[in-house]
Amino acid sequence: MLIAPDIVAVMVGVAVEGPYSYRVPHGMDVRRGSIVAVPLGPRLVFGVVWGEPKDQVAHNRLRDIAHVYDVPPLSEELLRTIDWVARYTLAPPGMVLRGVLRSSEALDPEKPVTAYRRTETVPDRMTDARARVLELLADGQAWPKTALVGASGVSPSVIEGLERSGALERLALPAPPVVMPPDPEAAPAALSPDQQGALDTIRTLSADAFGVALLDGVTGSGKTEVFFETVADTLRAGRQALILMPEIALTHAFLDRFARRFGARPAEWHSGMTPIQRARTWRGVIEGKVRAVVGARSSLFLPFRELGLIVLDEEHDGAYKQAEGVNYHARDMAVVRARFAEARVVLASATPSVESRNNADQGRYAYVRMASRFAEARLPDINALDMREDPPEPGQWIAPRLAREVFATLDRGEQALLFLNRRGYAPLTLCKQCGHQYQCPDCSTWLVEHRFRGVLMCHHCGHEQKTPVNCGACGAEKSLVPIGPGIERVAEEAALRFPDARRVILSSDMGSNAQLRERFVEVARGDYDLIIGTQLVAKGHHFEKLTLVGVLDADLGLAHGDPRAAEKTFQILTQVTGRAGRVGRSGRAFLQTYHPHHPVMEALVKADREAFYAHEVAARREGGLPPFGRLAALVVSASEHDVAMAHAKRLLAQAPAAEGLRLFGPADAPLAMIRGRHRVRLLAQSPRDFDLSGYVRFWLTGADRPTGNLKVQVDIDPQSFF
DNA sequence: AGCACGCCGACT
DNA sequence: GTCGGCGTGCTC
Repeated sequence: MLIAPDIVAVMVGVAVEGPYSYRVPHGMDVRRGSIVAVPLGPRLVFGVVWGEPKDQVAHNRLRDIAHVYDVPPLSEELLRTIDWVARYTLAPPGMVLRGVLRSSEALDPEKPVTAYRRTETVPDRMTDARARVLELLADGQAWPKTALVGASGVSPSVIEGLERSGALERLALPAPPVVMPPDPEAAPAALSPDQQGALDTIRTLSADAFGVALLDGVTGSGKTEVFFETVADTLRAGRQALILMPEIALTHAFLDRFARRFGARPAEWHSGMTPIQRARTWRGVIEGKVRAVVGARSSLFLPFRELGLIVLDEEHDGAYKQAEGVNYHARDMAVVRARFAEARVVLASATPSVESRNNADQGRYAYVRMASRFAEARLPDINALDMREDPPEPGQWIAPRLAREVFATLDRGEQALLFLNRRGYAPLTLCKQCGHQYQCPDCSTWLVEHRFRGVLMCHHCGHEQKTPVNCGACGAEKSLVPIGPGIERVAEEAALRFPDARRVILSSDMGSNAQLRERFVEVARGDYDLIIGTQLVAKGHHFEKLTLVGVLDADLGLAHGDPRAAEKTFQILTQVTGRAGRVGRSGRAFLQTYHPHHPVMEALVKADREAFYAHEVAARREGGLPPFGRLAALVVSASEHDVAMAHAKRLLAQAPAAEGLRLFGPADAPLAMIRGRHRVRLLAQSPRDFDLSGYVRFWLTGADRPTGNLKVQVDIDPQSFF
């Protein structure tokens, strides 16, 4: 007689090598993908049935699955994605699984909503409060308790009193859906010929097969309408759609836009959600009730059951790379998941990554280039200001030429933006008596002065101390001087030089998200003349009156030996200079730089993006850097520098030889110490067609295991070299 | 990841 | 004398 296997492999949400075997008790029904609770050591952990056990486990060690959760099993496509991501990033599969099953509340059935309805019974006693409640319920409809309390203004005890008297009956209503289903026909946009052409190209990708399109268009070219129509196609085909955005770009304005197009808000997924919202959304997604999600990076691991489309807006954005725990890049993993799900991917950006551009150029991705919709909106006129020829006064940061441009702009009644991608007042505090530099006690970084808050703080570990009055090293009085500018210092200079302008600082540490949102609304309304901002202002906000952008330190970001430094600088400068002159008004931008002939600056000044790509592609090809080669970083850390270095050297000596593989290091990581741990880095570089993850796994399996407080972290495809 | 077990320092 | 620090090993 054929019986169901009574032993199955279960992937537990724990950092172990692979699935463990568990017995399936009689009468329990599980299959691949079922979400279960299993005993592990002294506790109960969640897990997912992975399939048939691969190895034999002694019967006396086997334990029973404790419980099967009443949710649909994870899709085959997601299980394969988890396996793939684990293999690729060298993370334990259980840790990748944790990214899928993040809220345990989601696994328990949702609590019904308590509601009340009028009965025939008349209450023995009548009060004003009781009368108000009964009046609301006069139509015989059932009201959820919270709604009833809110509408009547009575306390819950009044309602409970009515229930006891028999005038109201209590009902349990099923919880309402998280969001109403989006309607693909609600309000289709009238597309311009350019947009229609873009949509047509995307539609050449079969809707029920894997395919990637790169949607390359400047801000204002109408990319959003195009991918909304692709979302509509997906919904019509009965599949679920995911729109990924960098957390910072996930704004109310975007969600409202979605709601206008589809007649309902999308489900959201980001760090600001409460555990209950999270659980409800997760459940809605796995049950197939939620048809469209707009979310940050981690929403890639939501348990869709019929995923048909992944859109990545701002696909070039560095925020898509997860740097802690499982090191994955959401763009690359989105393509992987879409391949397993036989879904489409739309990558959208005004400044595509070199990786995606190359994939498009090679014909691996469909490529759509969109120009501006607004004939009159021209690209800003960008100029480089050579800081060697026209430097600011000592102690100032705004070059004379830029200051004149700001005056002229303000005189015309237009808005100007001064951009510096550095928070705080000054990046370094120095004692001019003894030369002491304020450093983080736990990191090899300078403490950044935040004058607004009166502290010196480390931007890497969060350490902070009150800004001292006297030097902490020699005790000299009033000897501390700030060195270099941060955004607060630029604001101070602007206050002195443009006292009549209505000024505003936009920086992530100048207030809560709600306050910042309010500031953005005020700027858009024209309440301010001069905006002084960090990175924050570069991201997709429309300021109609803004016609001048001054970048105070265009070279910031080019300095360190990061393989993507040029690309990232080009992207941020393109974005921020693109803020100038959106509709009708021609804008101007000035880049303060010490390297006016750097390829990044020249490409921006000549508005020749293709020249930049060509230069960057050539340089990457030459250096065997991504996407023409692969990189993996091994960061060895320990509380003693020598211990970390010695282990890194040992690892290097134990690295197997391989054709085409090159190893670099060990060298101190650019941030040689973070949170009290010294960090030494090894770098492996290989050709594109080399299994670098497999190589590193093999290497570490055969090498000395780290002992004591030594730690080895692997980062496949490192984005930055910190 | 957790959790227990086990071996060395300071102190209710 | 113990309490507790973390380093090590194990979990079907």
